[in-house]
Amino acid sequence: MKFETVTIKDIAKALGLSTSTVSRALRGSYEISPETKKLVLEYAEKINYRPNPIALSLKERRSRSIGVVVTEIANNFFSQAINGIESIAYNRGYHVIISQTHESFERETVTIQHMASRSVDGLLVSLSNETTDLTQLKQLHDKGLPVVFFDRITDEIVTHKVIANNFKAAYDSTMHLAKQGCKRIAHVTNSPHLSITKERLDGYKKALEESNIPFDEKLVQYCYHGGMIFAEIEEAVGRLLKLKPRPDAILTASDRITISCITALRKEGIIIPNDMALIGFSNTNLAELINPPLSAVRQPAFEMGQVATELLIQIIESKRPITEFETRILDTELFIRNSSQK
Amino acid sequence: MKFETVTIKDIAKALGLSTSTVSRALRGSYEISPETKKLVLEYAEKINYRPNPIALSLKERRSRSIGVVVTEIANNFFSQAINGIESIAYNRGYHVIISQTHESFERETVTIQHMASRSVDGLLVSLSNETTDLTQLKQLHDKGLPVVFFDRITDEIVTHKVIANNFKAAYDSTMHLAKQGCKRIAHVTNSPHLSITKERLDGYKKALEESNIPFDEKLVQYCYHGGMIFAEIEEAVGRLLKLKPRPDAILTASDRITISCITALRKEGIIIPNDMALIGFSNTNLAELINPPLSAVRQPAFEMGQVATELLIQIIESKRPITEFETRILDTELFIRNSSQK
DNA sequence: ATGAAAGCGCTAACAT
DNA sequence: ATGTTAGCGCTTTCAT
Repeated sequence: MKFETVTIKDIAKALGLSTSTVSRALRGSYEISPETKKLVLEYAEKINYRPNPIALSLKERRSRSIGVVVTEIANNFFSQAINGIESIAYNRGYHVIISQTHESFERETVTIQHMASRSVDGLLVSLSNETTDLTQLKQLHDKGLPVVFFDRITDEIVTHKVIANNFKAAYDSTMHLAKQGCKRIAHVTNSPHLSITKERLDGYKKALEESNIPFDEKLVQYCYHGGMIFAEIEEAVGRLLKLKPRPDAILTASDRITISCITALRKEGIIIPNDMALIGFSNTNLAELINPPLSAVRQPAFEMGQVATELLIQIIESKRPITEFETRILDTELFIRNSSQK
Repeated sequence: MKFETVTIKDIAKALGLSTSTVSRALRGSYEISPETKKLVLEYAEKINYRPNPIALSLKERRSRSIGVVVTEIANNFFSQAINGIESIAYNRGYHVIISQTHESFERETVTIQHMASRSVDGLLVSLSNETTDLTQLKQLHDKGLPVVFFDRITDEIVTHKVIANNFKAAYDSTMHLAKQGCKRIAHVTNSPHLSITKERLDGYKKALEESNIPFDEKLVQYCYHGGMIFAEIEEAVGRLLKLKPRPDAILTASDRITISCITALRKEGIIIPNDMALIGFSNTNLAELINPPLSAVRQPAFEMGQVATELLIQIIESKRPITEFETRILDTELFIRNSSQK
């Protein structure tokens, strides 16, 4: 089964011209006579000619496509970020190729390799929960592949980065809980090597300190699979509930973690917010409909995607190597609803 | 900024061989001596050679990628379907390129054109809410571009199709509502030209008939933007609430419509399920957490994606044109929760 | 067992 | 203003 196709050659043959003349006419070159141009354009239109992007890529040594590496698209934060990425990319004439790691380092490695072998002009990366080894990305970046990190970034590669103000988000949320009178505020979060984990943990600690609440290591539960496995969250919640005194609030660090925590708490018969106040990082549009309505930190996912894409295209299209890089920090929004109201 | 790269030529030069020998050695051709093979393979490994997929595509006149056209990825049904698509595609060595229509016919046209211009080997399509004109797709299909439809299909193109059993899903849901004693069951659904709309409407009507409830045109509200615009749903709900007698139940036809309906009903102070029972087509994993827990029809999105991809790859890889096509119908699941319990 | 050459579709330097 | 040619990276006949 093959797909018939019209090439420049066909046009040239039909019109008794050379392929280069046709090519030039098609791109409106000034050295082609108006009559020839008209002839070619009309014939091309008539037979519905479309340039072959693959041949173009080979020639120009660029594909006008950018690769996006995220955990999963079935996730409010990432799907919104991808919408932001697309909104910019398509306007600038770039295709977007999405691939998912499902929080697996191995899948991340394979997919990056695949994309990098010259099929993309640049990469937009949000690291997986498992990733600690950045050798591969570092090598590709050193070889000249433009890379921009967003959300889950790394110190090991010097390039543009885009993040939410996780420190402030965690700080504000924790402060809110403290002001509600919570004394034992737990934090269920991603794996400790993720940048967002550190940023949020720091904000959380700062708020505790300012509220004169001692930091307790046991109140922080790390989830190495980022909530991809429900049992992981269930166990984390189980450990928290066994503590004496038991925590009276939880700050959860991602959509999946938030939802799983609520589910786990319900299974244990814990009432939110009475037994346990809760604020979650979540970009769901169902926060209002949940019982009780979910207090949530909403990240500017769409804007993060947009900014990251602009920065990436800037690198891709720059004539000379870029040496000055920036880390953009975008503000989050805290929506207080019933789940955190004691 | 360009990306340095290693080609077969580099290997050939370094080893004093011809490019064809290197090419053959790399692909393990039997006509190359074991020593040469070893030499080439080791050197290739050492300098981290990766074949250029673009050059390959040009040569083989195929890209080993398939295009997916959906409404949006920030949608439980579609993101799950895409996971199914990927799970098959990657195993079979295909890239997946995703693009969104956001329910716009124009965006659908542009994106299909882009993908079709030989950058994809086949298309997996779920039509937009606005689409009535299938000329473009028909032309591409006639020219030999393999296309498989899923979920939102069309009669106008003869090919493989994969759908959920929408008739049965709507029938069962409506029957359940009728058995709860509901007498005035409304249906808020997508635009009338969508295949899923017709299938669901038929199931709904059949159930009414069997329950001896007269069909009332005014109880069916069509949403031409499929819920992409909240006001559309709000107005539909408003019209329903003005009817006398007022409906006592609603069957909603998609994730967005369901969520928006619940939101609109709340704004009007309507209590679910007491004032209004509700069952929604939805693949959200938050159904349990919503207040009240949402009775939902869950579509086998992941499996639908898998089946559609298998069928597409079958067409792509078939030596001879396929003439026998099938429409696979997959069963849905109905989860009864509180929102439909009178 | 290895190499030379052509060709996939397109563009651009270099003729004319 | 138009044509000829080479080349992007790779595979594959056709020689040798």
